Amino acid sequence: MYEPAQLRSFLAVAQTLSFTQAARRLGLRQSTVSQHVRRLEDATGRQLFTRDTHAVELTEDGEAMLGFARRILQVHEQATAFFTGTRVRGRLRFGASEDFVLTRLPEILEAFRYDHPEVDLELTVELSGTLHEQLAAGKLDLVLAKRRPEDPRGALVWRDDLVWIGAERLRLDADRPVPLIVYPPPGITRARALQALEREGRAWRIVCTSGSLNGLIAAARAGLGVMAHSRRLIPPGLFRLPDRSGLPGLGKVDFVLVHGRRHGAAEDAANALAAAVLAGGERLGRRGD
Amino acid sequence: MYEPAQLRSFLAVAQTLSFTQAARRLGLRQSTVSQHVRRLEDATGRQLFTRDTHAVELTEDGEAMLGFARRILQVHEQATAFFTGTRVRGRLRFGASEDFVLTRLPEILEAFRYDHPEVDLELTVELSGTLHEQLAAGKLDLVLAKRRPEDPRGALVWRDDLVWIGAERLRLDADRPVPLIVYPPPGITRARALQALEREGRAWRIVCTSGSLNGLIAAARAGLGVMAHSRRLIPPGLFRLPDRSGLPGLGKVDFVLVHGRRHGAAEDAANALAAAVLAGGERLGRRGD
DNA sequence: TGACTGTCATCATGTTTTGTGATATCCGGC
DNA sequence: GCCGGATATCACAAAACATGATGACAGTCA
Repeated sequence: MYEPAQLRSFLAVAQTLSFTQAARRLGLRQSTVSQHVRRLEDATGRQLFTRDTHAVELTEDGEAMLGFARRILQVHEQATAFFTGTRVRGRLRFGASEDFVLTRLPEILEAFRYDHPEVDLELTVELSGTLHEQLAAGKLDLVLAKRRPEDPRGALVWRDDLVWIGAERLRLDADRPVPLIVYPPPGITRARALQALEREGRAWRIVCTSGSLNGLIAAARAGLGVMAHSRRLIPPGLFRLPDRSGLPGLGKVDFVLVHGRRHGAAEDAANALAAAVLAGGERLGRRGD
Repeated sequence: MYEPAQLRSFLAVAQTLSFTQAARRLGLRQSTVSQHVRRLEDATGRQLFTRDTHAVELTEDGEAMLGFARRILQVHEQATAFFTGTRVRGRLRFGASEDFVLTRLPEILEAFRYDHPEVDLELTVELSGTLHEQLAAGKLDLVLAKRRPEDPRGALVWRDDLVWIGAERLRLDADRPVPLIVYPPPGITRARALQALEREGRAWRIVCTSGSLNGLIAAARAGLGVMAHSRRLIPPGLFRLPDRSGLPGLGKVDFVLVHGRRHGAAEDAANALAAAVLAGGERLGRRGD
């Protein structure tokens, strides 16, 4: 018997990889979330997360549960949409960063279109920084993007380690500037990478910039250099650089969902989509294999 | 927030059209089931059943909820199967009456095969009476069929009114014997129909017998006569006879799930399939339109 | 018509479950 | 070795739950 509240907590933890953050997002306390997960673990008889106080990771059973939880909560979403019957309509200008678009977002959007056929959805794919700017300028209603360091707003959807990745046989020479593959400004990952290098006084040069993730990936696959990327979103054909490569740590990235200034029709639609994203969750691509 | 316990109760009521029977099947009390349904109705803000103490019927919203509930509980089933990981295997001889086979059973069986690929499922489709006999003879492990009046065993899966149906333009002459379309013995519906007519001293003659439901349907569509059938299972092209046609009432039919003598491997498989049938529920065909 | 039976809704109640806050425990980094 | 940030545990108060008793109501049978 899997209580939906427990599944919600579980899903949020799986997404944020943090009991504390999950609790914050759900409006619960950390101890509650902890209990929810434990209940599920008791009910299944399996451990769902490995967690040694400083790192939370899904187990294989956890991955399976993720699928079940998502399916159940998705139906809950649909049922709610159906019964509240808020005939959501209007135009919704939604901005998403490319990292997400590549993976689970299509599914979520498809389900959303099915549940709310009367919403005209306009999707903008851009750099996270650009999306935030457009949101501020009132050109978007809802944005799913990396969190800007200085901007605490938004519901945490996904937290991940930012790591260095590159082609399999890539070797770095410690004496030479680090060859970087980055988004153009105002890329948030770009800024993080440069900051990290400069803090260590490490020299760098940019070997590729592209506004398109596929452009960056192509460059990285070709072995032109390294790029900073979410650990759980590593595209096929690229690999995390070993720690001994001597590059500085990059910390974490948060993907957040931010609402624009509310205005009438778009607000309901934005709420509905936000709920779908938060509930439907994101598988977000396979592990870097 | 739809609690699974409430959904289970709701589903059981939708299947049995009875709060009392649902409670019995679930091992709960009637008042509990009543509360469960009311909670759901509160949560959705819609009435899910029309019920005037002597008739329970799904509303349109109830039909919708039925879909949601089934999907959620189905995933629960799958999750349970996955985590208990009881690697169910072995041979399972399952008998089902044709009424069901035509409708939702394929879906349930498909899901079952997916969840328990190592079970060799042998399906027997026969008259309910024959299935009961074969079960008693140890030739079947699990049977889904109409309940025999004298046999109280089995979990109630589906309760329905038995009604007279026939072709659209069928007219009956009150002076002449009722033209009957029936299964051969030991058909349970057959017995019920004959009993009802004889109790009223009404003359009848058999115009068609067939061991196959499709045979009966064909005869009925051709306007050869009337047949007794579950009200909610009326096949397309056939219609319930109006009360003023003067035929006697037929009462209710119960479809039950009965286990055979338990023996080893088949027992786990039978339990799993029984759970799937009870949880996955049956849509059981559209209304007779 | 009037008692009867079977059904569902309601209510008070005792019990269980839930969410919480405080606290213990653990790990990594400084 | 200590501190900061993270999860687990525990006791408790509040909420939710299942229950049995009771009431209302509709058909049934006499």
